[in-house]
This record gives sequence, structure tokens and C-alpha cells, in this order.
Amino acid sequence: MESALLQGLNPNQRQAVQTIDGPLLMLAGPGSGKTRVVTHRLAYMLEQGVPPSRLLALTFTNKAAQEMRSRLERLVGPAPVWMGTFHGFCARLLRQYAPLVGLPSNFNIYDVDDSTACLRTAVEAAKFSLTHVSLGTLANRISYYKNRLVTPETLQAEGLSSDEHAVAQVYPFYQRQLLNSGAVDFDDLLMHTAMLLRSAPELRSELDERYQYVMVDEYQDTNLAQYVIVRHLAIDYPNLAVTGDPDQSIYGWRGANLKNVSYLERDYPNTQIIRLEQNYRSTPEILSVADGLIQNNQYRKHKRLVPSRAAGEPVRLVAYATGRREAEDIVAQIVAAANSGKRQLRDFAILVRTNAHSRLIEQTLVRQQIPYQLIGGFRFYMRKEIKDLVSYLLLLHNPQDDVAWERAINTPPRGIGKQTIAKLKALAGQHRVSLLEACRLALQGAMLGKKIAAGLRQFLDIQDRCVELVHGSLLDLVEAMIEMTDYRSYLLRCHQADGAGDKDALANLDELLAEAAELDRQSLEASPLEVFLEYAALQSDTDRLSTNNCVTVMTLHAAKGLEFPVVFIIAVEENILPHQRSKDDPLAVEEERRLLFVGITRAQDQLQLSYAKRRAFRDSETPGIPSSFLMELPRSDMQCVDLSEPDPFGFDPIDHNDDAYASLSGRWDESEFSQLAEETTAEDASVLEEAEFCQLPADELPQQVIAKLKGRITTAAQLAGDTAAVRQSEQVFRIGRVVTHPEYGSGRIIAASGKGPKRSVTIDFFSSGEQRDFRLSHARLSIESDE
DNA sequence: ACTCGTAGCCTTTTT
DNA sequence: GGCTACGAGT
Repeated sequence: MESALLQGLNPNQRQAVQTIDGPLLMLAGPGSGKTRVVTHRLAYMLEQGVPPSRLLALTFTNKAAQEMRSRLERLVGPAPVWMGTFHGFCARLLRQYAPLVGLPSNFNIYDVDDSTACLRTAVEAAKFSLTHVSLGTLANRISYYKNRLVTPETLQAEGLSSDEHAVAQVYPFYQRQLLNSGAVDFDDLLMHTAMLLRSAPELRSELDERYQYVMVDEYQDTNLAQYVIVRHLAIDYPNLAVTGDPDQSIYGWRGANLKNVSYLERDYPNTQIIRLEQNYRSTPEILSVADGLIQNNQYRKHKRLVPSRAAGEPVRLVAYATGRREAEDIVAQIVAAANSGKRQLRDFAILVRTNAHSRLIEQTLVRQQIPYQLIGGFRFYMRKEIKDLVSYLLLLHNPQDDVAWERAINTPPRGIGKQTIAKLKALAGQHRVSLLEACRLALQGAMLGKKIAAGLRQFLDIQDRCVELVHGSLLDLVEAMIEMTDYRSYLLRCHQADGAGDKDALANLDELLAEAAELDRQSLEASPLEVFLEYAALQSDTDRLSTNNCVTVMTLHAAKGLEFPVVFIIAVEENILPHQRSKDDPLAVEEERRLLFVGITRAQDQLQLSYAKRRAFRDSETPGIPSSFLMELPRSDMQCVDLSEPDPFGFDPIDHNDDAYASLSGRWDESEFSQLAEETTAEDASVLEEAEFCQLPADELPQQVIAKLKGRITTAAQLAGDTAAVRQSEQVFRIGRVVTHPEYGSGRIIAASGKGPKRSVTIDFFSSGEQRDFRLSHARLSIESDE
């Protein structure tokens, strides 16, 4: 009697589902039905009588875990299988065994913000100067070491290059600071757990026994710490099943190590390897492009992508004049397809290399009033108003937490300034107590001014009164916190100063309350506060992906594991994809290539790759060079379109109709392609030409040129980097002038500040009544009238 | 102690 | 084009 779970699977998939004992490596290409196999395999194990509590399934994102759970439940109904992220699993484990690694069991989990604050303190404590190494670099390096299980001590013992010397200097201070505050960062969750399993053999074997079947998703993206964790859980019961695709390894920068595949083969010599190469997702055209690209990776085992779908449309490769044109054309294509009823908005994804590249796309979507979701921007729990309140909760949960204390102590302002904080820090250091405790000492010692003492007392009062609420309902606690800090009126005060936006912040508070209420409803075990804080720290915004009917905009990284009928990948340009920071390292370039491979293989029916010949970058505009990856694609099978419409004046008309250039499609010839690639040198002629035009007095220009120039004057002045032109624009855009913005209409300049390329003006718009700041060098502003 | 203006940094990707 | 640390002014 064959299990129903095996029906509709190909032979390899069946074999994977039925292999439940012993080590197993599933090499699953994109679109090979991996999630299906994995969930069917779990269901099959349950069907074979494996108790659900013996199973452990580890994923990278909460979203992946949720997906797995819901699909498993559809097959077998609710089952108490532990499924979740590595970080979530580690947090839960550490909560139980914290003392064994020297942590308090009420440790707090820091997000990037808190960790950075902590690192800053550590840098101060180490008396380290940030002139040569940035805070971000330090954070990255420390994170990298932690993921490779290098402790501060081992790092110091090793021979150090000059750069690493800096890291070695700060790392111990950072770690001590974390421990002092009774906190861990993301990487610590993994590192402490790995150390714990290594150093406590009895516990290790107990857990090995408890989790007899361990499954790891996206194995190609695991780092050493994660391997050590998994390895220690699967020694006595070596039933370790991992799925992965080396071609989709895109987290090397985070310490992911493809060697983990060879470690697996070393530690489990009898590992069964099953290849899932049949692709059910994409058209043969798309797969051929993906394959043509990935063949160029040198450090790679040969692997196939076997198409199973019927032929479809050719992959499009499009050149645009500017990033703006790119955005406008893509949005126009989406609108056209949606209006014709052929597609829904949810069918489209626009993928970008870095978060910053989403901005133009976003603006264009807003202007066309197309609903969209942006993944990879700001996490909900990173918003200021949420973080402020969470800090109070963190401090409540763990009074040792000095980072939370420092955020909360003067938010909203209650007269505790730098001086006072310095005093309290000194006091805390002297008595070796937390900053919260130092507040009490300072009040007892009557060493502060009246006003300051009153502020401190108020702060302590909030803490003391909330402590009583900790074990009650979370909603009550958060509500009380907002009341006592008078946080709502603080928000109102903040926003009165800078105009609009207060609605969002207040709405976010409501959403926070809603989430608290939700957790109250489902809270089963332990402290709801703890569950909530863990949720706040480990929730990523990728997890908030919705299925509403809207266009999705996200980074290539965030797109992993997803699929869309139509995919646009923008800015496929040299120094963007591959990224500038990767180009000196051949291995890093290969990772960039894999990143593009991941993007391409997200597409089911249609795919468009594009680049722009000029692209705005920070304060200037740079020539865009087509990515070298584009040369590697089988272009004879693709549809190559040049929409970059050469312009006699070297700039874009602002008001153009989409169809004015949409009809201009031609084939590239090879020469143009390589020519563009060679034009790597700085300013291209058209940019300079544009600048010259703009220094002419407006009435000396022909009418039609003026019409086109209108709105671009300041940009050109800035591009020239010419002080005379900049000064001129400063004179023209002075307070009181009425100006026009292509998006917001007319308004009056009410304030101006800065000089040179940083010169900016505040404009009060007539139609909306809104005030906005613009940098003259960048904004598309034009003069409407004299005085 | 707080407020405002400014220069300088930044951004690659994420749990 | 945004954010923030720092400094001058209140």
C-alpha cells in the first residue's frame, strides 16, 4: 500500500520523501518543488510513526517556517513539531540553560540598533579612535568572527593584521558590555548555543535524544556556528537531512560557508545525496538565461536545470537612458498588463540590488497610485516610537540592561542631560551596579539638583509601578507605559515642530497595542513579556510579506525562496551588480553572480533585466555601465531593446509621454555594447554639455530648450560642480520666491540653509499645505514668478 | 539642557 | 538624499 503522500512526485522527489533515516543531502535547484518535498517528507515521517516531538526543522526566516508549518498542517493537521528559525531555536534553548554560558536567564536580545549603541559604548571604553575604521566595519567584522566561533580571547591569541588589530581591540570590550547588560546580539544567540553544546556533553546528548530527526533548510547559507549546532544535535541519532543549492548561496558576507557541505560529507561519510534538478517553475527561456549565467562560476560543481514547462516568451534585456526612465517604463508595463486584465498586480516583482535602489521605483508607483509593498525597508520594530517603548519593556524585563536604560532615561525629555548621564555612569562604574541601580544611589546620596532629581524620580516611578504589571496582560502593561510616559503628547510635540507625519507614529502605537493584545490572546506559557520581546527582536520585515493584490518591491536577497509570474531586475550595472565592494575578490564576484541567478530564477513566465546609461547616485549622477554579467547571457535567444533615446541636449525631457519612447525599440549591435562598457571614465560628454547650457541666461535660449530645461537648472549647476553656477542658483532660489515642483505643484520658499552643493530650501506647497525640504542641487525645481 | 543648523558619513546584502 | 554627531546659540 503506497502512501498518498508520494503521489504526484517524480522519482527523485519520492526517494527524498522516503529517506527518513540516516544523513541526507538534498541538492535542490530553484523551482524543483523543494518545499513540497520537505513538507511531504515531514508528513511521511509522522505517518511512519515518528513522534512529532522528536522532529526539529530549522529555517532561516520566520516566513519559511510559517510556510512549512501551514503546508504540513494542510497534510496532517496540527502537529507539535518544533519549526522555526535558527535564532528562535537558540533563543529558546538559551533561555533554559543561560547560566551555563554565564548569562542571566532574563537576558535581552538586541537588534542592530541596540547592538550598535552597545558597540559605540565599547569603542569609548576601549579608548579607540574611529578615524580609520568605521563603526559599521567593526560591527561587520565582529559579527563575522562570532559566526565563525572566534571569541575575543582566541582572536587576541592569533597573529593579527593591522586592520584586524582594531577589531581585536574593541571586540572584548563589546562582549563585556553585552554581558554587563545581560544581553546578547543576534550572533551571540548562535555562538552561545554552539559553545553550550560543545561544553556540556550531558546536555548535548539529552538534546540529541530529544531531537532525533533534524532538518535544515537553505543549508548552503549556514555558517560555522550553525553547523556546529546542527552537528551536535545529530551524533547519536545521525538523522540529519539538509536541503540546499550551492548556486543559491548568497550570504557569504554573513559568514555562510559552502564548506559546510564538505563538512557534512566528512562527518557523515554515508550521506545520501539526492538531486532535484527538474524545474517546474520557469519557462525554458528563463532557465537558459539562468544556466548561461551560472556556468561562468569557476568554483562550482556542474549542475543542471531541467525545464519541464512549454516554451514561453523571450527574456527581455532593456537599456534605458536614466534610472527614472527605467522606473517609469516598468511601472507603465505593469499598469498596461493590469489594465488589460492579463495580469494582477500581485503577479509582479521588481528586484533591486540594494535597498536604496527601490526609492525611484517607489516614487513612481506612488505617483501612479499603484498599490505596492516594499520588503527590506524599515522593520516595524525599528521605528523610533516603537523602539522607545520597547526600551522601557526591555529595561523592565532585565534591569541590568544599560543600553535600554540609556534610550529610555530621557525619552520623552525629562531634564536628564549629558552631564547627569555621565555622573550616573561614573557612579555605576564605581559601585559596579547597573545604571538603573545607580539612579537610586544618586537619589539617596542627594547628589543631584532639584529638577534633575525630580526627573529621575519620575523615571524610577514608572519602572516601579510597571513591575507590578509584568505578569498581567501585556496590553495593560503597554497601555500603562504609554500613559505614564505621556508618550502620545510627546509624539504630538515632536511632530508639531516638523509638520506632518504624526498620524503615522500614533497609528504605529496602535499597531503595537494590537500586537500586544494578539499575544495576550495566544499566550500559553511563560512570561508574555518575554515572548513579546523575543518576537520584537527576531521578527524581520520579510516575514510581513502579504498576499494582497499589490506589486512587490524588494532586494534580491529578500526574494530568495519566492516566485512571481513576472519579474523585473533593475540596475544590472557594473558596480551595482556586481557590487563595487565585491569586484576585487573573485569569490565575492561569484556570489554576486549567484545573486543574479537567484533573481532570474524567481520568474515563472516573464523576465526583464535592465540597466540605465545614467543613474543618480547620492548627490550626483554617474554613467551606468552594463554589468559584465549581461555579456555572459545567451543574448541570441533574448530580446534586446534599447529605449535610451539619444537626446540632442543630453538630458531627459521631464514631461514626456510614455509612448513617446516606448515605440523606439531596436536591436543592439555588439559594438555599442562593448563601447558602453569601455566608457568607464568619469563624466560623459552629455553631462558637461548640459551644464554649459544652464549657465546661459534663460532668455538667450530658444523657447523649446527652455521648456525642456525648466526644472533642471539646479541639477545641472550642481553637476558642473561650478561654484559660480551654484552661487547663481542660491540667488535665484531665495526666500519668498514662488517655485514649481513637477510632483507637488507650486509653493513658496519659506526657508533656506546650507551652502554649496548642500544648499537646501524649505517649500510651503499651496495645494497640499505641506512643507518639504529640498536640496537645490538635486530637486527639480523651477522658478514660477518673480517675487 | 535643549534647539537648531551644519558638515560629514553613509549603504550592499539580513537573522 | 537621509541620518546623525557635533557645535553654537538660547
